[in-house]
Amino acid sequence: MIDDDLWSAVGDPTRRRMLDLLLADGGGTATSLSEQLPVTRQAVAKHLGVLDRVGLVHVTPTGRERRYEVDSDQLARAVAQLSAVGATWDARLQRIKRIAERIQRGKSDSGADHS
Amino acid sequence: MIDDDLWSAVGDPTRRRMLDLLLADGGGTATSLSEQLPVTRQAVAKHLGVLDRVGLVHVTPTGRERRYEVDSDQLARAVAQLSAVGATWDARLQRIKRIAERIQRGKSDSGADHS
DNA sequence: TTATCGTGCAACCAACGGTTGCGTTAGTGG
DNA sequence: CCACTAACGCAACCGTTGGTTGCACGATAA
Repeated sequence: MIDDDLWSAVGDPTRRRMLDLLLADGGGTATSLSEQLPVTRQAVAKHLGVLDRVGLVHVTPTGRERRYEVDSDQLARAVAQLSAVGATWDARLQRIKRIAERIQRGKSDSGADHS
Repeated sequence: MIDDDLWSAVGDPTRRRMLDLLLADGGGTATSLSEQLPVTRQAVAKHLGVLDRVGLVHVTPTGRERRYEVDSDQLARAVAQLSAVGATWDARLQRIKRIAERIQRGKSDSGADHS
């Protein structure tokens, strides 16, 4: 149901920043990204490898540069998963809230469905 | 702007599963959770420590048990942050899509603002 | 009191994010 | 053509973290 690979790819704060930068600048290289981040080029390169492996970016080698760009479709998919998890938890929180209110009113509601 | 502690707490797949279970069962102990997860009690205990540290759960020691429950407010805050990041990326993706369409129509739009 | 259940603490291991150092390749200029 | 520089990849190393096993300790049940 949940693609843990996508999640953990997006779970790292540095990788989120990288996606932000790639989106803002319309692409970039390991070197260009490392200049805007508090980590070395090598660290950025490893992260780009991770992002590439899960399809969130794709690379175009041109001369001595390797330009990376965000894959819009895949990122949209990741966003959808974030929203999905958020929606699930939101729903459960609201259900719990309703039950709590019902109990407050003295109606103990022992037969609630759960799952 | 983004609370990285909350993010990374929720970023771990096992911790997400734990939150799911705690929400579904209305609370639980390290032992009860470990029975429904593919990890040992000690691993669960460590995760509960992390979740407790960022305020996503709170504990009630009763006898020889330590019962954990989800903190609804804090989880709601985490959900809000997920949505916020999702919304940001969504907006950028749509902006890029619009620009791409504009270029397709031959209107090169070199003066678009970015950031 | 003795046995058992739930915890906590400590040591250890593998994976990961990060760094430094070095070798390689593609452009650039004398 | 040859030297130099820029961007890159690879490898070794370190600290943190998710996970395990083993053990000792307090609370309950027999």
